[in-house]
Amino acid sequence: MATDCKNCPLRRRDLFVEFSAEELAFMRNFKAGELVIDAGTPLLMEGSNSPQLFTALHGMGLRYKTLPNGRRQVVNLIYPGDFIGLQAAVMGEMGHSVEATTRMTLCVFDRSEFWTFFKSSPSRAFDITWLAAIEEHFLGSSLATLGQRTALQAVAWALSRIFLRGQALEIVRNSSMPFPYRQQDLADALGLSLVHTNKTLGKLRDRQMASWSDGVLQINNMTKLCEVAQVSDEPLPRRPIM
Amino acid sequence: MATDCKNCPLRRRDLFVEFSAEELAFMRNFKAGELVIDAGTPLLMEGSNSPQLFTALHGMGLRYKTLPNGRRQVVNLIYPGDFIGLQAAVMGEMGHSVEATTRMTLCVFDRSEFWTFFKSSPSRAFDITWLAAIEEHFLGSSLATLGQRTALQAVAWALSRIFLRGQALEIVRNSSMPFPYRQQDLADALGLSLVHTNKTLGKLRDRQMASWSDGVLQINNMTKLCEVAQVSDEPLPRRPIM
DNA sequence: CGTGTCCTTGAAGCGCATCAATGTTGGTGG
DNA sequence: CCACCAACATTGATGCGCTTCAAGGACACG
Repeated sequence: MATDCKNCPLRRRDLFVEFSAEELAFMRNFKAGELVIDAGTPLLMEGSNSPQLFTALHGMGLRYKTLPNGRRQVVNLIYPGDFIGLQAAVMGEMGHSVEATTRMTLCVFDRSEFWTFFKSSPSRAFDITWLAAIEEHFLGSSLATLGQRTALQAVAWALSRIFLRGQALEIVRNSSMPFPYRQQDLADALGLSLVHTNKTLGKLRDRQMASWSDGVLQINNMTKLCEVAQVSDEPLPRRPIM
Repeated sequence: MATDCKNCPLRRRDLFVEFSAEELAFMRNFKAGELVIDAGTPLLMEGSNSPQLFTALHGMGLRYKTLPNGRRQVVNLIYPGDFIGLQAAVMGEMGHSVEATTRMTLCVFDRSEFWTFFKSSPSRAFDITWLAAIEEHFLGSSLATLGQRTALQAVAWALSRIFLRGQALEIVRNSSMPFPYRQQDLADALGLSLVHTNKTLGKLRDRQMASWSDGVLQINNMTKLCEVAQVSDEPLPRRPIM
């Protein structure tokens, strides 16, 4: 039933570096199965010590933290190809929760074998570190957004980052891509209120830069959007798949 | 002149896990030299492709990003024992700049040998990944602070995190520790204005929780501080030294 | 046809930024 | 030794960007 790594639909996308034959064999052996979860299902909980690791194959989700007072911070979005559970794998405890936004299918790995990555496949171990470094880079940029950008700049920044990822994943058609989140999710990611996020999205729509409704994000003027966001629009670096 | 890893002053501190004899030998071989830089000196620049990696031995510094409009986001602080340059090592480019706040002495490694970590010492490779995961965890918490905490909560959060690190580093005496930064640095870390940061520090001082002046941070009531910050006060996990 | 979820819009108020000025300290050169 | 200046901390006043409160509309679902 499960997809053979050899036929993994992700491998063909622009965003990802291709597997070597060696790596393919290694991962095939490492893969424990596949999991399908419905929209809204929690996958990992903050503080949990999951015995499993995942990589997203289809669907989208999000990572978030909850404060004692109930406020939620969305840490980032999960797209196909993302590796899930690194913190549990190395530290034994997740620093955030993970939840499916759409129905998702996930590739499942056994955490107990994680160490064999490092022992028997240095190149795969390096790839994991590479992913961790990219994530660190992204979180640093997010910090700069929450700390230093205005609401308009922040929303423009977020939409442009999302669209870049969409392009790399080749899910953009006619400058539109599926984007199945709620405005509340974006608000919680940017530290803004829902109301203000809504009004800010309206501004970007009025200015003919980007419009997002009914789960579809359309970018009309990427150049202007990135200009407002004070960010470059160069494509994302290729990343390994785990 | 350079400190022998065997006598590394960091190894004795609570915060760090001790080297195995093997690791000691390995790191000794890997270490290329020592570097001393004055306060205010830039060490790495955002976007640069540094041929060298470092770990801080003495002194403190900070990592920051600069936006095109000139605003600065401090990503985090650098304490003794911190590894510097991971992003350059794996991605070939730093996502932030690094600068010394006090005079610093750094352990220098050669980036070109980084790959041998993964090939010949799986446990050291794992440690690097562990550090990356901890960093990711911390940045997630920072994000939650900027996004979801008020100025008072944010400053309380920052001071409590700093003090926890100070305790683990064993530089706390009489509930005070050296903290040689400017208020502007803290403001830029929390996305607040200098003025408001100053006033907020005043509130915490008035409420007998924490006071910071003349480069010394004193915590009078850690429990209350953490309560305001909505964060736990449990000690930090031990971390490896690179 | 009621109920729940999400998006939208208006109105009021506060937390914070910004502006401005003064104080303090340490360094530097005449 | 003092005049001067630069860097940083402090404090008051003003105003705006945002949050919060509130209400209504659109759509899906049982």
